[in-house]
Formats: sequence, C-alpha cells, structure tokens
Amino acid sequence: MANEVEQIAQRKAKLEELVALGVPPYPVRFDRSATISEIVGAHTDTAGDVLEAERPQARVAGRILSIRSFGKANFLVLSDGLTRLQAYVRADSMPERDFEIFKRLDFGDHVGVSGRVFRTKTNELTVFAESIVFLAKCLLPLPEKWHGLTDVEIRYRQRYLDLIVNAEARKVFETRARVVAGIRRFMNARGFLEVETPMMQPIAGGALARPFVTHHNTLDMQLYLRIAPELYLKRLTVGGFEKVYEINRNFRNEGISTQHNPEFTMLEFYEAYVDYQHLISMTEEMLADVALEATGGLECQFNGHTISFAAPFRRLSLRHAAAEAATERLGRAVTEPDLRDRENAAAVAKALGLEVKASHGAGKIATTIFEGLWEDQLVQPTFVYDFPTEVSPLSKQRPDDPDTVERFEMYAGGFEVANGFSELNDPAEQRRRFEDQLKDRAAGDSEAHQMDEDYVRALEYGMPPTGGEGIGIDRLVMLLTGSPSIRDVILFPLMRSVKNEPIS
RNA sequence: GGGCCCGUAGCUCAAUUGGCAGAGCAGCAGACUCUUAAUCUGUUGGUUGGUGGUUCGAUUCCACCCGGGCUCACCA
Repeated sequence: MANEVEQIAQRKAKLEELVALGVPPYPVRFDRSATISEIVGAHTDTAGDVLEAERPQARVAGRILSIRSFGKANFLVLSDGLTRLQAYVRADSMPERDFEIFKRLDFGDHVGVSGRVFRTKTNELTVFAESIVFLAKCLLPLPEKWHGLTDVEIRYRQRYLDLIVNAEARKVFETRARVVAGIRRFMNARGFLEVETPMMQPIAGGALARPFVTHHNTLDMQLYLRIAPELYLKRLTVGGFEKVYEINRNFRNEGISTQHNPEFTMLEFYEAYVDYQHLISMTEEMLADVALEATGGLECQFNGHTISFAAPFRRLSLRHAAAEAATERLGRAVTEPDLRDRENAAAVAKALGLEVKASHGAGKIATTIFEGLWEDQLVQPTFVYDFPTEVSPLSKQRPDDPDTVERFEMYAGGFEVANGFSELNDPAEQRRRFEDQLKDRAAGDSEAHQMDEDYVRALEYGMPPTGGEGIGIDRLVMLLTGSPSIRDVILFPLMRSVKNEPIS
C-alpha cells in the first residue's frame, strides 16, 4: 500500500487517529515566542555550555522537513520556509499525549514545539521538545528530500510544491521582491510619484502588440487588457505630475517563450523637462543601484556569462552599428546612408538572409538588420540609441534629423530590457504618426497603433518636454538571478490547461 | 504555428536487438536514547501520458492525440 492514493489514505487515517485522541485537526492559532529564523539568528554563535547555563526557552512552529527516529530519541527538522531548526523529541520529556501526537506525524505536517534551546553532541542548535502541538496536516506525499522536485512542469503548475522543496526557487522570488522594492526606493528618492493607470482600456495603445480582448456587460463595451500604460502616464504629465511611475502588469496576446509571458511586469516612468540622454544616465545609475541592493553586487551569472552592471554601459548608434556589422558580414562597404535608402537597405537585408516585407520602409529594415546582427551579442548591458522614426510612433525626432528619433533600448543577456525616449509632444506630428500606423493597420498589421483622439487632445493642451522609459522587470530579474527562463521568475506562469484536472 | 527532444512507482532515475518493468528515497511493519541524505531487517506500491496499429510478444517500432522542454517565427 504505497501508491499515491494509498499514501493519502494513510495520512488521513493518522489525522483521524489524532481526532480520536481529542487533538484538534486544524487549530486556529499558535502563539510562538519567535520564528525559527529569529531563534536560529539569535543563537547562531551561542556556544553549547552557554545555552546549558542560560536555558533559553523557545516556542516555535514550522513544517516538518524530516523525521529521524531512534525509538525513544527522535529528531524533527522544522522549517519556517526560510530557516531550518531541529527539535529533539523524547517520550520521557513530554506529556504522554504529545508523544502520541508525535508518533502520528508525517513529513510535511505543521507542528508547534516548545522547550529549551540547546546544542546536541554534534553541536546542532536544537529545541528540546517539552510539548508538541499539532497545527495542520499534509495529506499528500511530498517530493523526495534529497533530489527535490526537478520536473519543471510541476514546479510551474504547483509552485507551492516548488517553494516547499527547493530553497533556490524561494531565493529567486525574494530577490525579485528586493528588485521591485529597490526600484520603488530609487524612484521615490528622486521625487517620482507612484500611480496606477487603467489595465482595461478602450484603445490598447502605447506599444505595438496584439492585445487581449474583453467585454464589460453593463456598459456593453469592448475593452482591451493594456499592452502598455504609456499613453495614460503621459496624460498625467500633461496634468502636471512632472515625475510619475507605475510598476504593473502588461498583457500581450502573442507568443510564449523563455523571454515572453503573456502577462509581464514593467516599470514605466516619465519625467518632465528631460530628454533621452538623461534617461540613459538615470538607467545606468538605477540598475547598478538595484543590482547592488538586490544581489549584493554589480555582477551576475547568466547563461554562462558574467554580466556587469557597473557604469558606464556600452553605447551603440543603431544605424552606425548595423552598417558596421553588415560591412563585416558581407565583406563589402555598407554605409549609414545606405541604410536610410529603402532599396539599398532592402538589398543589404536580403543579402543577410533577413526577411523584408513590402510594407517595410528603410527605418524598419535598418532595425531588422541591427537586431539580426547584434541582438545575440549584446550580453553586457548596452544602450542602443537613435532609432529610425518609422519604428517609433511615440518618440520625438532629432532636431537635426527627422528620420531619427531620440530613443534608446538597453540590451543585456542578449535581449531587450529597457526602452526609453524623448516623448513626442507635438500633437500635429503625433496625429500624423497615428495616421501612418492606421495605414499599416489597414495593410493587415494587427500590431499597428490605433488612433487615440483623447491622447492627441491631451497633447493639444500642452505636454512639457518629457523623457519616458519602460524597464522589463521580469527580464531584469532573470539576469540578476541567473534564471534562463522568464517562467523561473514568475510565480505562476501561464500554462496550457490540463484536461480532467481542476482549473485553479 | 514549424523543427528537434522528453513523458516509466508519491519523488529522482534504470530497463541490452522487441522477450517476466527495476533501484534509491518516501510509505508500511520492526530494532535502536544525540541523529544530520541516520543506520539495520522485512515489505507494499505500476493501465510505462492516452488511443489505436504492427507483432507470438511493445516501456521499446509506427500513427494520431494530450502535456512539457529547447529552438525558429512573432514580440518586450
């Protein structure tokens, strides 16, 4: 009798035996004197003889991670999720009923233990159990203690199991929390105001992506889950919030990969009166700050590379870098002017084996060439700047070059982490850009931007010169925790639903 | 969506050319008063992801389906 069904039955039977002994199976509370982490922290360096003299008392609770039994002497290892602490259990040192409870405990159960803290012969900090309180039953058998749980599907679908068994998983999400807290601290210290803007939007704007569609019944209104907060945050800069930021989810109805989850978290922020050069230095400063705060250092290990967030990051002009790499790859001179000419640029792209669609202008093609030749190589943090206007419908043009916008992306680990630009605040030009997007949309590009009349109207009231940027939190956390897949840094990544299983 | 790979006990993994499906841990029964993956003795546990097919015989070969991983495309 030891398949899963039978093991569950055995565990239920033990719980029923406890009930028969008069033990409450699911008590409501347990007053502990301290957490296990606090007890262990307080006595890490306390010698055994000192503990014998002082006999400190502890009343702790935790999940049982192992039971080692020697007949009359027994050891329980308890965990508060963060730290482990051993309890020493002897029949002759506690009420008979408590030992009856102990005999019916399973790996995974929650218990409370109280007694004095001492060190064993092997110098292990231990609670000498004088009482045991049953707190909750683990009815399902847990994964093995040594190999743990390695099946990534179960780790993603049943994250609670992953967290119980794999300490590394817990550390990833603790680091993630420190990253987010560090960003908030950084932004707040600079006078930014944290805001929340709509997740459900009548027009899904602010990025080029396919949205999720939903519907409000009472208003009988089609809504989109936002693909970006951008247009709402900029409305706020029009309204006079000179420094705003939001850390929240975006939703994009597109492919899933190691770098893409349908819902993902972005920091997006806007600051009045600054341009993209200011954003670049601020980003450098922020990432170094956050890396240090979240991981304790400026370097991290990712996919076999050591990535350093020490400033300054590398800087590459998009067309210049694309032309240079194309020259090297093709063995013939490719110049920046070539990449500004539709026909020449298309010829270069085709020679490189890159796809060029009829609707693609020179700017889109130059961007494709850059990404095709460079993206994989941008392992160390790198700012790519001066994007073609064509691929940047919300960015401001350079005063000296209308085909180029004041925009940058930051790459690290081989993928895009941040995207920022001097915001386009000329309502007439913004209207023209939207109209260009509408043409792409009419030509079948479902990711092209829709017209947003209210946004244009907001610009007509006057938006100050503004710099704005988005930073992908999940991807940043991937780098800082050395996680090769975005699913490793999202607690509950989207998974295909399993038939004949309860849907959570 | 395309290509490649994977799915065996609760967990981690074996199984020769297609020839009785195994181990460790967990579980169960027992021994043991300071263990650290405790040890020792005994022992239960399988619709080999599913449905078909080929075959005397399928975990193994084939088809389809379900789920997952990597990768390409799309994107951040």
